[in-house]
Amino acid sequence: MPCLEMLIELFRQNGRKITPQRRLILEVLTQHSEHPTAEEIYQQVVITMPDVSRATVYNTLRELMTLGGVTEAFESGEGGVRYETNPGNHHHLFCTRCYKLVDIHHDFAEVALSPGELAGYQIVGHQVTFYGLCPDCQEREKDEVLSSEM
Amino acid sequence: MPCLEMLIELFRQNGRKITPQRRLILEVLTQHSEHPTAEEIYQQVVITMPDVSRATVYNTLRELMTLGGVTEAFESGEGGVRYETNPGNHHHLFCTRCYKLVDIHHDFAEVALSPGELAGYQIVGHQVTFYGLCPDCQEREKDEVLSSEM
DNA sequence: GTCTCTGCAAAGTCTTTGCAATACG
DNA sequence: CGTATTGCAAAGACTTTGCAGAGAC
Repeated sequence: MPCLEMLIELFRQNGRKITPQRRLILEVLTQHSEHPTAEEIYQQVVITMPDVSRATVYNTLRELMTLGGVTEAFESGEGGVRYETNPGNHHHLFCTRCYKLVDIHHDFAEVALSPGELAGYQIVGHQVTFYGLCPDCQEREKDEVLSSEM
Repeated sequence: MPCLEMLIELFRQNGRKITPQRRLILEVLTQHSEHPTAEEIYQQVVITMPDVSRATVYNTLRELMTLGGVTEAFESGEGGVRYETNPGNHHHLFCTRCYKLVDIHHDFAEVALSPGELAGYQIVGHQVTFYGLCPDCQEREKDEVLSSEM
């Protein structure tokens, strides 16, 4: 659903121009299955278009944010803000050790607040994040326990 | 629950020393009802102890993180990472416009994933974040609509 | 042709580090 | 007393800005 055409349309409809740089940035963003940082997007972009500057990447991401095409996801750990398209109905599995962030597609329709708890907020969505150790980090923890016991 | 004594105990038990600076930083952190940024903690700290440096605040927060006494909450918007004590059972109400973050105390015990969805993760907790407009920002939006209609 | 966008480099934020002096336990 | 911690200033990481020239529509 976060297809390239939709994002391009979004730019067009808001009077923004579609430059090759922007198109490429959007492509990288939509094809990236993880949640890239600005720097990662930049690195990906310069492979095919070496003269693109970081400023352009940052500018484009910021434009996209104000247009609602991406959101900043979870920045915890290192490396700067991570971006994600399709802020729609999906949730996260977050490794507290290596900071990997994985999408879950599951409908938590039952999650809702009572009017009293809303404190007057007008809710537009919600997201559930599960914290834990990813399989790789579970292994690493085991190894550490073993070596510390020696 | 995130009382000062617990955090101090946490430092002690890990062989850390309790300096007046640290004590003050921990006090500010536990008494702060919102989710302060490092800078906000610093500003609060220098009121009573003007010679404390930012480095000390950052160092202490980092120590606390590795000891598990605080977590980085949601950084979305501006101003840097926000910290929070009691990462326990509570959830968030997040204003997408002014980035205010409010705690909700509600037990979403029904939120769980099937083994297949876990992808091998060992879950230790979960957090639900509701997105929307806080009452103040709803007002601001209304005002904008009115003025743009003229 | 107009007006936005780009690329560069410089500036701005936020955070970390190196090191000598200090002070906790 | 020994060792962790402090404060300072400088460095580092991430992001934004200013401006002249280029390019989309």
